[in-house]
Amino acid sequence: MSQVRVRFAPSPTGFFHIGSARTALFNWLYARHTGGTFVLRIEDTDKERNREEFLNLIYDSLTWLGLNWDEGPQVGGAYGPYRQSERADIYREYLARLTAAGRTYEKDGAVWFKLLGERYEVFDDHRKKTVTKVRTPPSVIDDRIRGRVERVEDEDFVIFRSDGNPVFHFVNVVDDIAMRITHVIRGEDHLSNTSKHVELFKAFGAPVPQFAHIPLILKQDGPGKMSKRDKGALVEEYQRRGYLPEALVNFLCLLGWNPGDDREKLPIADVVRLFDLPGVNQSNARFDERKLAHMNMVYLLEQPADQFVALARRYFEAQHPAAPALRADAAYFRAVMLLCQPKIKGLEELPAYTAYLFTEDYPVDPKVKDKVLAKGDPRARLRELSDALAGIDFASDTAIEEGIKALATSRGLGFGDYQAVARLAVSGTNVGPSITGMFRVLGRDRVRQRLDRFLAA
RNA sequence: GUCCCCAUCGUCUAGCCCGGUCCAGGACACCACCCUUUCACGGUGAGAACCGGGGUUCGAAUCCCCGUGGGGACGCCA
Repeated sequence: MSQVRVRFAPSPTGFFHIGSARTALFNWLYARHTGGTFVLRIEDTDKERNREEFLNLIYDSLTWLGLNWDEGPQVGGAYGPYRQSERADIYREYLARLTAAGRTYEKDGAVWFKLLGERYEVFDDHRKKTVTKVRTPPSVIDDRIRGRVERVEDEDFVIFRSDGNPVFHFVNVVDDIAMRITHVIRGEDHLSNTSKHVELFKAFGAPVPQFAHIPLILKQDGPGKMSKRDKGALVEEYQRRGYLPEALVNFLCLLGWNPGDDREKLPIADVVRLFDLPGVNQSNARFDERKLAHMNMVYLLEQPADQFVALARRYFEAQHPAAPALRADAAYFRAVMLLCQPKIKGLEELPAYTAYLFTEDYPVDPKVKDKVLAKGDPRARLRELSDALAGIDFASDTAIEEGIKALATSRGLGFGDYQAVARLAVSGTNVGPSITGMFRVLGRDRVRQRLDRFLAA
């Protein structure tokens, strides 16, 4: 087989969303699986709607996801330029070829592509007007995911607008020819465009690439496919919320594809090895943010310590630059983050989860307070604990645990009888990491100060 | 309206191509219990699906047809 060349061809007219990310991912996977080339091409022929910031967002998002391109903007390549706005000469040249072959005509100032066949008029119910149709044989699409699909393309269509700019169908096909694209992997919403494209390939006398139409991602709730405006649809949202790109990519891989067994969390190298077009599902998939969140937690849990601390710091710096955590001593920051790593489901929980570890001015949850103080004689226990702490070894969690247990036993109580009230006093809440770890990190003096201050209040 | 695609637990899916091993497996979510120092994690368990109808066949989740449902397209957007 000749070298595989695939392309991802986004248009910078809006935020980069999950559906685009998955299309890019599947193209990238196929290129990597086959040892082929992944081309990034920017389809910016609609001058009205293109915005430079969206272009940068495409680069940033792809890079963040780890989907590096072999040819395209920023990296170059033998078939550039890779922005359609810079390829006007090429389009004019291809148009001349079509015109020379008698396959175009002008109408209303636009250039139309002429289908071959007998013409007839018919009233179109949907568009409420009479249109000219052409009797043509069906275009056959040999889709690598869907099998053989036939579709009749029976109307001429515009390839150059009256403003002189080419339209999507034309530039898409011309660039696929010019860039030697062998496999067109794109969303199923393009399946009905494919007959237009096939007719154009044939009119150019160019080989028709293999098509692979991947299923669509449906919005989480309500009907229809996911669009940029839907909840959880934007890639940058997950980036902002501190999701790990590996987790998002892993999750996206599983939307419409699977390794053929029960594995869900799998390294991208394994996916690259196993991925193939016939293995892609044919039915649309609904996006489930909760499963994505779970996948993210799994990845977060197994981050090596150094890595996790670095991720946490970067998250704070990007999203909470004013957080007291960032002003803390680096070793202390590290100790706190590692204490909380096994407890959180996502980095975005970190600021709230660790807040009281970075300030003495933390709020006390009144509901928790009422609940905890209602049991036994909590104040007496805090007093006892504070006193006992003076003589307890703070070197390790187990040492602290032994100390508190010894105290509890001497009073005929359990560890829990001290834990709840101590947690309330030290953190202001009833949620958090292990109390012994919390004590160890805070240190004897700060813990005792907090206990005493709580008692005084 | 026309054309195209699709159809297994609430969700993502395995099984379907090469019919029997499936009273349908896994994961997320949910519920219960266990673990436990709170909250999580984890463990165990429960409930939960082959869209309907016709065929073909000794036998169909698996093959065929028709319905129905879902999705997409029908722009001088991409």
